Amino acid sequence: MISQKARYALRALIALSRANNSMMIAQIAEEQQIPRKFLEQILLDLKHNGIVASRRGRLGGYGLLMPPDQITFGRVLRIVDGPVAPLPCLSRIAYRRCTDCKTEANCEIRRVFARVAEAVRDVLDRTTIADAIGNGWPEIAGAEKNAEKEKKSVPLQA
Amino acid sequence: MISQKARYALRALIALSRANNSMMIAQIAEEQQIPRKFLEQILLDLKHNGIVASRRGRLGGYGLLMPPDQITFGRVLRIVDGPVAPLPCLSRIAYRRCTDCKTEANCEIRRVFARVAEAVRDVLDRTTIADAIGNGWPEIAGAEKNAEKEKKSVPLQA
DNA sequence: TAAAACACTACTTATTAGATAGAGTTTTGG
DNA sequence: CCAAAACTCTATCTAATAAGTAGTGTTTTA
Repeated sequence: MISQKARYALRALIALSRANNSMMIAQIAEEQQIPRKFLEQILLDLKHNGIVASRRGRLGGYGLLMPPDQITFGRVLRIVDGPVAPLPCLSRIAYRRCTDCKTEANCEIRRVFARVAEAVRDVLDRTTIADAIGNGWPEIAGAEKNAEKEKKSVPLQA
Repeated sequence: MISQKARYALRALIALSRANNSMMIAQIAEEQQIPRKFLEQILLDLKHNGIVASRRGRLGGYGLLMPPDQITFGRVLRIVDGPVAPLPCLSRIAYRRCTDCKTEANCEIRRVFARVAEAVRDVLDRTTIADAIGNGWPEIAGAEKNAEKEKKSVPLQA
């Protein structure tokens, strides 16, 4: 099971992608029904990991640091939940040998779960936020809408 | 990540399959380096779920209730760890609606993880203990060895 | 009939999930 | 220039879960 936190993170990123503009924490929190202070931490974490950028002060807010079709589910999950692998000894970002199994190469359990891990990565590392919402970025059809919003948009800071 | 408990369960079942005979808890615990009292609980749980059978008293022990090629990883994991699905709303054994998402049918996150769930089940529900150890049961080649052991073997109780 | 083995239930302890709280730092409208 | 608005950071809290321990009860058989 993925954590609630990871789901919040994904929902926030989807919201930001749809908005096609920066949004304030409070705005995302209300729209997505996410506890505001919890969302703050999540966004901060995503910022520290180069997914989003922010701006402080009165016209502050968060925005994507890259187009939605470059943000994979796998990357977000690894930031928020840690390893995606079903066993520590199969993790790429946090490999840890299993203390008990003698020789990793012929561990029956590892062999089976290696196939699970591969299947999971096959989906998570190939599916982006853009795939999830069903379009790329920037929205080509929304050119006029974008132009209108650009007046109000302010540069964000990584 | 799957739990340590699930790994112990799988290892115990692999040991029982290899032994091709009933084993005492203490025997499995020592061989597999599993805390004995913890293993007791696990085996009891597997017994309550029809995977293994036991016999009490002096010549007691545990044995498989079905051939290893009929015990899938998925079944064991669901008994020991609960749902295999990445989201409650994708679980077959413990479905729970996500409180927050309005309409399940067009939840972007659910759509993506449905593909993950399918991929995971594809491996876990098709892979058996026999697959993991690389042979079926009973061992056709071990006919004489089996006959020898049959003298000592005692019927187990489901 | 007592020792050996499983059966059951309750407890413990450490970690994690899911928040909440609050003080600090930037930014900007007036 | 300053106060309100918004992000930043760190600490704390509570409930649940993971992983294991403990102890008493029940069954079997040498």
